[in-house]
Amino acid sequence: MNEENTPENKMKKMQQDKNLTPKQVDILHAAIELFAKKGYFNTSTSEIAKLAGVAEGTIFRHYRTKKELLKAVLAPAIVDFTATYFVEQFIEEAVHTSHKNMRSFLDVFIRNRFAFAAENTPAVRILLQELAFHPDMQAIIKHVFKTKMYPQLNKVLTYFKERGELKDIAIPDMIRMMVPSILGLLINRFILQPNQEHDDDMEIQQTIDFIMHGLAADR
Amino acid sequence: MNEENTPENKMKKMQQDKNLTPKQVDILHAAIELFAKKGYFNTSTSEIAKLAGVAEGTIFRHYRTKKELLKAVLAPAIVDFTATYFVEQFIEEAVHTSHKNMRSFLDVFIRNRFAFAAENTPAVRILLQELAFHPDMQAIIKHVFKTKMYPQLNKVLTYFKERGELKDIAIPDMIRMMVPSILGLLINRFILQPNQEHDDDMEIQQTIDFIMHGLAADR
Amino acid sequence: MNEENTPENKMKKMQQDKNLTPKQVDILHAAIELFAKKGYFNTSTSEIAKLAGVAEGTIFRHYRTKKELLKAVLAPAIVDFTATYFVEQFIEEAVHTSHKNMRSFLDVFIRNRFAFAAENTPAVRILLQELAFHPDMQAIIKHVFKTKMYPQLNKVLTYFKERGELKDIAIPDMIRMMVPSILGLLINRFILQPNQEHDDDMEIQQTIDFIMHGLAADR
Amino acid sequence: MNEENTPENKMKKMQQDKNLTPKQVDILHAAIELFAKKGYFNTSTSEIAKLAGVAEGTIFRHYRTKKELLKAVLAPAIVDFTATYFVEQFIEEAVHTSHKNMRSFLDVFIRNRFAFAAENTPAVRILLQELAFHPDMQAIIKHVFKTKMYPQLNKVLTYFKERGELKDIAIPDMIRMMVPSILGLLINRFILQPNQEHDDDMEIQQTIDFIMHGLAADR
DNA sequence: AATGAATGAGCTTTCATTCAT
DNA sequence: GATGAATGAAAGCTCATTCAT
Repeated sequence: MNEENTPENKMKKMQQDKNLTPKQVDILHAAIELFAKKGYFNTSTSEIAKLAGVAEGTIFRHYRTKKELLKAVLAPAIVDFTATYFVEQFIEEAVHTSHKNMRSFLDVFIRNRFAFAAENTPAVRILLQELAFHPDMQAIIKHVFKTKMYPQLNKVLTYFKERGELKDIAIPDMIRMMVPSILGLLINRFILQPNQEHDDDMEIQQTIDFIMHGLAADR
Repeated sequence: MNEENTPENKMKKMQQDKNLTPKQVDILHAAIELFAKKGYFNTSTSEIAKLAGVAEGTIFRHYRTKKELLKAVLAPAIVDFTATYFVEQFIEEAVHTSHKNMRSFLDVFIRNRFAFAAENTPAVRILLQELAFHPDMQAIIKHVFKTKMYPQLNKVLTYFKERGELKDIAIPDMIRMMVPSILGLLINRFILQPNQEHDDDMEIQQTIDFIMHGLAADR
Repeated sequence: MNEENTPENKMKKMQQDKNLTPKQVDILHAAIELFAKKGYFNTSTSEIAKLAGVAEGTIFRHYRTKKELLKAVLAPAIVDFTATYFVEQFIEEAVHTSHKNMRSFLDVFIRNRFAFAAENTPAVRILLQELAFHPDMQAIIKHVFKTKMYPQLNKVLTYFKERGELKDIAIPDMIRMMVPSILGLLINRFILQPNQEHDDDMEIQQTIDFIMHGLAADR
Repeated sequence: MNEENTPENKMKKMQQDKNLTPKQVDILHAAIELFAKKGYFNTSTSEIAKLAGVAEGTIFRHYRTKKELLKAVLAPAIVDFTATYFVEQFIEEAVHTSHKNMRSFLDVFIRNRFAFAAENTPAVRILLQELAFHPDMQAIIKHVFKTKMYPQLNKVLTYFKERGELKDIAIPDMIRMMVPSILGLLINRFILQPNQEHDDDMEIQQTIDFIMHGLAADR
């Protein structure tokens, strides 16, 4: 009862649940599948139990509430989707390598997020769908974004801006432009039109071009 | 049972509910407010009835199911947000006016959608939140987009592309880039950070600039 | 949300629930019967519904929780068993009537409580059984006792003590002696041995004698 | 299945659980504490296990059901509270000692029960609370009272009645008066107002006086 | 048209008990 | 003997929907 209830602590709680029993893994798999397909509120715990092949009580032995199960499902997605540990490394390299530039950063960054979305499509789908209804999870994601991803993006964008590669726009405004473009790519590719054929390399290149130069023809 | 169940017909159904009684208006207002605040699944019909000041039974006299009430709430938003009747007019003017250009189109278009989002924020919020869980409404919105908005955008973009103002990219790809940028502006402005102060003119100009020229500095 | 949560207010809430629908009466009857026979925790809401001949949901339409149903069942017992409005009148009469004495008071008082217990045996049984487990109801009963019954007993006992009919013992101590004797009579008669034959008049007289003179033989 | 299910046999069962292992002692202690604080139905076996520092399964190794655990907890209280072995000895002494009288008996008797209640408050509390809901335990306690305590009280009261110290009232009626007075003292002291300061000697004397002479002033 | 009491299926959650290790 | 994961029946409660008034 004495623990602080900060987003920081909530995150720790989320992560420490390793050492999963086999049944727990089954439950998580079933929950991900059903939450992604039908949404959190449309999925009953009894359905999850049935699909996981466990008794309903077993779910509640591991996750005290249905909501906690949702958090367990989303925790990795939240952490991994917003917190990118590779950027640190990238910027260091960039400083010491003459041909590293903004394009090259975007290429690495987008392909990395693309790969993550490809591997975690169901979790990402749940995250996008449910975020609106769970203020506590909104708080967590905002926190993680602000403390993990924003500082890194800030460092990179500042670096390239100082080198004259980017317009003289405030960093937050730059991020406000970039993020929807990248998310738009991922959402279209994995959520809205997952079954349509995609030329992924082309779409990624297009997105990078768009972020760098927009749609206008060179005069 | 004889009616075809095409998106076309569904749309007609949605719209024909005009001639609303005062109680119906109260119900719709209450539903919009609560769906937007708490989400469809977290809102009970009894809450709606209480806020609307009617008996619970009255809701079901006008809308046979809760879902139908949702559709009644969203129908105008779907129609008006995706179907823009002004474009036709714009393109005609553009053809006969020498100084109409892509920037000018984007300015009119974005400001028009911006005004709509400002006036219909709750409905737009509901639309974004619930779309994921109601496949039939997804079908409707896809249909409306394809038949109403896409052809108009296509016409405009083709026009400016032929005039050499736009890069030589396929129209669908262009739309795939533009839409997230515009939606990003609106979502950030009205959904994610509605209470923060915004310099709307500046943000709109920035968005137009971004769509036209991206983030890269002029060399 | 704004109402104070004093025992006083809780009592008001309890009482104002008049104008009961027929189903509500059925529910209360069924609840009294089952709570008295098997105890609150051993009685399920579905059992109550079945015995009352209503759907389970109907119970919760009238009483938001099972606990509130318990309170509705006990409210009258609490109010009427502890708060005796006749005492006021008795003391007034006593002052103006030379032959009113302590015995006469006890006779009226005990017979009155006896009649109440006879008419409300199930509720009294529930009250005695459940009091231990519901601190909020303990608070209510303590409050009612202190504000309603104690002042009246105090007045009466002080009156007779001053007239030299009672020993020179502190009033609270007197009450501590009297109450178990009277409760003992009632509990034995209606709870412990309800089916055995009882000579009620004799037992009441014996109890009065005991309270007045104890068990010792006149020397 | 061949054993008779008499109260007699049940008592034997209750008592034979001696030679307790350390874990068993821990379980009993935990159960007493929790049953007393929250009641039998509000205490889960997992809580008991946690407080006792054992696994949940361990409880059921020693006590086949939760109810049996309750019986194991209450058995000593039932036996020791109702069966008083000292009376036998008292009456023998009394017969041969001229100054032993009813007051002196009450003094020894009440102080003895008082000491027991002081040392076993939690068990006594559980006994009072749960008795109502477990008919089989009621049967046991009635049996023990009738076979152990009643005969002894009967012997003592008859003795003093024959010596002219007590009124000419039937022994059962005498017991019906005395018991609530003594229980009232103990319940008030240890259950209802355990934290308030008490002048125990004074209260015991008052109770003895009350049982002997009641509340009326000497003429 | 409007009401709101009544419904009952379905929900999340609890918990005494079992059993493989 | 001891463990604790697993069970599944049953609990309290919610809520969209119906229908007599």
